[in-house]
Amino acid sequence: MNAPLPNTQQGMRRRNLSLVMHAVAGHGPLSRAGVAGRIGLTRAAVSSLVDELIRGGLLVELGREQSGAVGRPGSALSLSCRGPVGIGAEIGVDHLAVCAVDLHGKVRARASAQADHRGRPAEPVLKELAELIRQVTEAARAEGLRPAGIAVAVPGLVARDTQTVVRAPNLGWEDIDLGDSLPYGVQLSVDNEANLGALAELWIGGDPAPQDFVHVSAEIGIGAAVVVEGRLLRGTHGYAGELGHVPVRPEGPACACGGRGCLEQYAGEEAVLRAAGLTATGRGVDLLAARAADGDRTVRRALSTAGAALGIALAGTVNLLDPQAVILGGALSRLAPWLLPSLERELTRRTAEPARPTLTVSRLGSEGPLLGAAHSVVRAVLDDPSSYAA
Amino acid sequence: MNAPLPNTQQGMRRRNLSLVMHAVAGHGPLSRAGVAGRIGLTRAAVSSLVDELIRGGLLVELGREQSGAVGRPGSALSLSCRGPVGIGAEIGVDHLAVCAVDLHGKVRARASAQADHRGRPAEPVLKELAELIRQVTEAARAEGLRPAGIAVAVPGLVARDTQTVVRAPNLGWEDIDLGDSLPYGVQLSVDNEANLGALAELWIGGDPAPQDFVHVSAEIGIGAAVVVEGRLLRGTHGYAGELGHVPVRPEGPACACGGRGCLEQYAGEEAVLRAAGLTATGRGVDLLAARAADGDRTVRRALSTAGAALGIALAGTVNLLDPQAVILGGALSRLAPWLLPSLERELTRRTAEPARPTLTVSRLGSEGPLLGAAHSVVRAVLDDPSSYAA
DNA sequence: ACTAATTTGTTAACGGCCATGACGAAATAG
DNA sequence: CTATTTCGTCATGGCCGTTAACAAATTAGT
Repeated sequence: MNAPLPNTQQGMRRRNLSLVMHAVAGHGPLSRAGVAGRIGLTRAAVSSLVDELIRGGLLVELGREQSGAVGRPGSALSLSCRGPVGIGAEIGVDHLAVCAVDLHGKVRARASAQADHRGRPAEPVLKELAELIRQVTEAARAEGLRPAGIAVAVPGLVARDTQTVVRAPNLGWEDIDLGDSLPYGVQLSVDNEANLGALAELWIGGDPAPQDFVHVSAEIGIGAAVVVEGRLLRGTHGYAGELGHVPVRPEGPACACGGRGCLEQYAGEEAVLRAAGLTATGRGVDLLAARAADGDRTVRRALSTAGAALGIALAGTVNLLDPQAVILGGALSRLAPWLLPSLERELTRRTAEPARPTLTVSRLGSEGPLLGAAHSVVRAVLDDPSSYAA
Repeated sequence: MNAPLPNTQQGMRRRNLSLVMHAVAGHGPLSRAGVAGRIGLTRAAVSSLVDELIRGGLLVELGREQSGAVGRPGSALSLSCRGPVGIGAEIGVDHLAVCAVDLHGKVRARASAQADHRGRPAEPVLKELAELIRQVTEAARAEGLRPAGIAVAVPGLVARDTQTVVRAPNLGWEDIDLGDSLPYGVQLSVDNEANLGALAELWIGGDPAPQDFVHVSAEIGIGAAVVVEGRLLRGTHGYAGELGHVPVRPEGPACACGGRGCLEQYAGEEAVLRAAGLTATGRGVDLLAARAADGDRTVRRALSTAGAALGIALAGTVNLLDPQAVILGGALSRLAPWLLPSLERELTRRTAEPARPTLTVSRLGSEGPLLGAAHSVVRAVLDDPSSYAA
């Protein structure tokens, strides 16, 4: 959660402030005594920490708890709904979206715009995004909220710990530094949309949210984000999660990556459209979902084949990682009804019973990356509250 | 490294003691000032920590450093070679082995015994192991060393954080609690041999040791241990690493697991022996290595086929995890010369260049699990030295 | 050979932070 | 209305890293 703080008393203090924030965030309104019991400190110590957090505008006191239990009731503490907000932004191939999420995880403001960004240069797109961010920031400020940071989800590869988009094939971007074009007074972070979608699943996906899962999405190619012990696995070079190029049939059709029979050759958008005998004008997913819903047999068969291929690739993944859950997110969640039967059949056949994960469809759907971006800022506040005190 | 210590002053102290130990362990003899600079504390604080560790018999002062640099020379600190030792033990299908490793990582005593344990009941085997442990413990004590714990590597599944072997198919054991039969006065831990082999690779495998890698071994089936950011990925149920049942050809031969075309059907010992036209009397690996070294074409072809299948399965793994390295360990390291060419060909073809891991053969070979077991105890000492002070 | 400069390790005063224990406050149980 | 329980606060104390000063031990320069 927050390892790299120095092992000094100040570092300890900061970690403890973070523990209090996480306790209150994760377990509803809580009294000082409740927090103390949960994080293993004394009431006196927690009182001091809470005072500091209240002064910093991060916690608020709601008033007496009425629990009905014997003894003096505690004073309920809650995250401030007037404190910092995380600004999340998403650059999609056909839209822009921005939202503001408060410490409770509630969306407090949002704005979006439709436009086809395929092949458009980055500059005007980023100018438009900056305008949306300005609007949302204004709206948030009008409600007494303080933007604590901006996180941007992009459909492409982002160099680790930078603000640079190395390559976004669907946008046609290469080496674009978003820090140059979005120069705000707050922290700016940039990450891949599939990663942020998976993190959204981790943070706000379910109840209880799984801590070890594989999140499959298909926006650009087929990506799988792997979360282990509540941490996103990014890979040495940041390329982890390339499920699309896992071999399904070693002698299958040649793939652009140089291999043969990669998953993308069976379950990629292009391959599925071809198998369905369709050519997409706009978003292929929309077309496939519409036709499948209409009962088109060829389309349904194509989706079933894709689901089987996904199941084979995921069977390998599950055997290797033994995750708690497999979650279909992003565009796949819309096609889930027709993918799932064959997917589940293959997955079940090829995995041993005790290690079989639950197979679910994301509740967040296409909202995942945007919410994940905003929440990543909120998490940063919870992880180191002293840096974000008023 | 050591997260679960409480965030109190005592917890901070313990973490700092651990930081000092790790600094000295990882970066040779070091002065107090050197340690201070490395871990970010002041010289005064480090002095106090070092005093405590010296009093506890964990560190020793070697005398003046002669670096040639200007200024007063520091006093070189080193891990004690008379302090605690980790006792590692290994239960193999055809042997038992025990060793003692000191804080420097040096093997200070060892003992082993050959015997076929297939289908033999657990009790006599454990009795014999206990005798070997007694011998090694004696020998260590004779050198002024204190056993700090015993770790046992077993060829089977071990329930998380217990001393119970759930299932060891090659031994024919089920639900054996080693704590019942090895009742020593020190901490006893039990883990799977493939896991410990991978951890050995992490701790003493290379220079620098990779922090993100996949370690493939083939003692029981084909297992892959995944290490991410220096931590072993065990999986939700402890079943992670079942590389043997990753699908290679979805319509391939049926596998005992219920799937088809699993890697084991191509690269498992049984499958390779069959393809080579051999029947093993003793250890199949020995036979294969001998024949291949003799130049037997059929055997070499069988190994080449197995290597290709391994390459396909590993290509999926690499695409998913983007590890820094892939390491062939255990029995595979002996067959590496004949597996590698085809393995590397498939792996290279099916992975993108920037994410391509280095492919290496374990230096530790079949010693990995035993050394890993002993080192796991040593690591425990480094991670929380105050618990092991004299 | 002698001085200046540099670095090490120790010491004492200081300050931050959590634990301890006592206390008043606010509820329930009888 | 009293006893009991729990909550939040306060004063005290102890632990621990920091700061700053100092003696010790070496090299660099003249």
